[in-house]
Amino acid sequence: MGRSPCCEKVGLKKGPWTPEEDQKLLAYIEEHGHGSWRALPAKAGLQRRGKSCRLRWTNYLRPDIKRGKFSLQEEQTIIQLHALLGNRWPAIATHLPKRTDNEIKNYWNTHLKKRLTKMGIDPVTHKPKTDTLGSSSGNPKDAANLSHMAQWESARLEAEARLVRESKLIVTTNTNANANGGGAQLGSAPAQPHHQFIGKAGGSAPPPPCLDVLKAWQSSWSSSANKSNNNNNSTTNSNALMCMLAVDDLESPTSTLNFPDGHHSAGAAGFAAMQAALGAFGDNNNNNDNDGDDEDNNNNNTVSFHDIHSAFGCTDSSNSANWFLEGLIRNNNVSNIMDSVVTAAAATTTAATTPLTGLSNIMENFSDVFAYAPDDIANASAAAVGGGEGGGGGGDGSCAGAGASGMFDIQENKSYWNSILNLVNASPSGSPVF
DNA sequence: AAGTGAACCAACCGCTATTCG
DNA sequence: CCGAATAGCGGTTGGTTCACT
Repeated sequence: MGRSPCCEKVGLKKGPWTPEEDQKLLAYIEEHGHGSWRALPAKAGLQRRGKSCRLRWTNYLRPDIKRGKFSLQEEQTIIQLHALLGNRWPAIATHLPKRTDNEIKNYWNTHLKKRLTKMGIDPVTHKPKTDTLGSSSGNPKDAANLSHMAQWESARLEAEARLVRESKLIVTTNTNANANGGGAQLGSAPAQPHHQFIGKAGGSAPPPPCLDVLKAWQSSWSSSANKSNNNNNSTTNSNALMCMLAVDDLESPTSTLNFPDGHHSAGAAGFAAMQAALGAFGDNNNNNDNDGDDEDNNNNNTVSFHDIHSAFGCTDSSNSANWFLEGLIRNNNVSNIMDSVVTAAAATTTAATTPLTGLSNIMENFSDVFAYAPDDIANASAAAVGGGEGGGGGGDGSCAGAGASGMFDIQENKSYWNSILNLVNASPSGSPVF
């Protein structure tokens, strides 16, 4: 049995919208909200399909849409994110405030793709077609690195998009626009262009929606889609870990969050540890680590040291970031912290107006943990997204950020990105390249 | 001024995922 | 649990505008 005849095509208009139709749609939504798109056209007096109305609204009429020429910065962001994410326009759009996925997609197809092609860069792989540029000269390590970068950034963006949605649901007003790294992403037009989800309650600034963070994670990793993902490689685990990192400042070109107490990028380790304690990584494969040590011999559904270890790009067991992570897991301190986290989350579920009341204490606890080797972690994170300068200096530099032995070779990745961006920057719109 | 092709972009199509009764 | 309804997504189309001859 097919669907009911919901969309009689006879008598329904197609093609460009007229100003009168736009006005009708706008007026109806402003007064009633869109509710059911299916029922909307009749109620609004439009001879359109509901789907057409929805697209017109989401891609054109919505008040929080910026139209007009893309800036150079926006172009660079699109190119970078496309290299990481491919044609995942909604994910890319989360980093371009007020731009719709459709608009970005069109801009890519009609402008940026052609530019890259003319520059001799394959717009699909983002690599020089002649394999002569910079460090990406067919080195398999580049492909591996880029693949991992994509996994990390992909998961991070997905989580970020979820968090934005969650925040929209919970918080409806916020007159205290954050001045201290707090503040949620509010409504459909966040005042802050990028995420600022984590922080400790303090001062007069409103607390950020850490409960939202936790809820988003729980939602993500308990979803059927993730449970059913039985691929026998480390992708699942790496992505899961990256979602824990999603709220952290990865020093990516589009992310600007620092932990307010000064332990920059500390969230990465903190939330990896959180996830470790929760045992929710869904590590359903047995072959993550066959090197004979005890890193991943659990063969169950818990995250292993090896999982975190690998995701941070740390293979040198002597470096401090590794030591730090291993210590977290093996000393069981995190479990206690996580008990508090879960309890606090449950306790604040019904207290949407003060979501961080319980969690602020947890963040205090984490800040102690974060005191360890934050710069190594920052460096590893920076390497993971191939941008930024890798933390704020300091640290012992023995993790991936220093390019010593990590899965991510930061120098080569930076070379790769710089080569693309320099070409773009050096080619103004009117030049032959474009 | 007219013709032609390129460029642009809003809108549509078809499919998948998710929600809901 | 099932199936319909809905939402979301990526690819594509086609009408309009622009640039060139």
